[in-house]
Amino acid sequence: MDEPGRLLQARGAGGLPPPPPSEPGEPRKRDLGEILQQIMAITDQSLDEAQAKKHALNCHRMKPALFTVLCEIKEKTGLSIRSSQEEEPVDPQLMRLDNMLLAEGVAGPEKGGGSAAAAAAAAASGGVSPDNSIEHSDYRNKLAQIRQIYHAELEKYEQACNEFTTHVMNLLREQSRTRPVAPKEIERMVGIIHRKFSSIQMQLKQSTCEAVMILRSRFLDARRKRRNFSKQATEVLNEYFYSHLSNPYPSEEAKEELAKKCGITISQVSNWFGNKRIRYKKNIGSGGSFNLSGSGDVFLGLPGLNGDTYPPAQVESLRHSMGQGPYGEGLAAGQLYSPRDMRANGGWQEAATPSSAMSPTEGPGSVHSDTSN
DNA sequence: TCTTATGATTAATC
DNA sequence: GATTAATCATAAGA
Repeated sequence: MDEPGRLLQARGAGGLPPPPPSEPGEPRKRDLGEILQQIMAITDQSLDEAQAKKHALNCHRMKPALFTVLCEIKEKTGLSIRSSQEEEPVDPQLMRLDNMLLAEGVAGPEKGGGSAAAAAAAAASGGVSPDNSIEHSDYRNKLAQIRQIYHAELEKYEQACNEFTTHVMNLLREQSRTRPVAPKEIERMVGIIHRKFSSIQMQLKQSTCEAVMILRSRFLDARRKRRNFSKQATEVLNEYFYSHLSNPYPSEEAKEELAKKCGITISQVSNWFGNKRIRYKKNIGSGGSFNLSGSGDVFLGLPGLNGDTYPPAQVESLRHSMGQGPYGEGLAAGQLYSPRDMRANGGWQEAATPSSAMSPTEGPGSVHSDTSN
């Protein structure tokens, strides 16, 4: 081990005699062997000694050739295997996160993302509340905050990644003076660093997605709060209900039409009719709130045109609307709803229901669609 | 604060 | 899948 070292030292650090003309064969092999020995020996020496040898080695005429050979060997062995493993497909999880962030308007260009998402959320929940613009702006603001934090963090990560990459590259370049470092190795190192940072980025994306989901669910929960329909919407629904009292089951088309008119969803229309039917029936059944305050009404107990008895509720509605409004006519001409029948069989269809009737308590334009339980 | 009205949800039924 | 009936949760009014 010492011998080659001494040989090199004998030639002098920096003061090497002109190298013998490079010949193929034995002398060259010996030369390479010597250099290798010296490199190995450096680890066993003190820093000062090593430093001196390093310099000597750096100036050795064979160094570039040796490094090239060593780089080639390195590439052919470990690196080639590793590099083939490194070509991983794009992580589907990362893709999902990216897509979600894009869809939510957190990543990508700012396109009023918050409002778009808020609008989508509103559409999904189906509610048209009077203060939804406030909720939208609230959602927008929160989303903008998330977006801001996300981008700031992302920028920080990218900056740190770049700094670290540059640092490592410089280090490797520096090291390449004393050990064989192939460009591919540097590339691989950069790749490793980028992967490490992208895994951190993935965490950032994940937590951003979570934040958006929480915000979204909160927003939707808030929207799920009961909001009374607008006066006009209730009017439209009541109008339909009382004008189809004999069969208050709107078809899909009718529901669609009503939903459009009222600015609510079809399922809200269904809900409304479900509630309306049951509550109307209940109240008719109990008679309670529909009872006329003034007894001895001329209509009370009168047989209907179809032979049914006018219920107090119907009488009340008659009082309100006979001869006026869109349904007065129908009421006057048509049959009247019989609560007795409904009580008897509990079903709407089976009950002798009129084709047209008024609200028991109020006109079709009434804001209050039904009465309390 | 209490009561009532009303939109939504849920389980059962058809 | 639509509807009923019961119930919940909350807005609105007294």
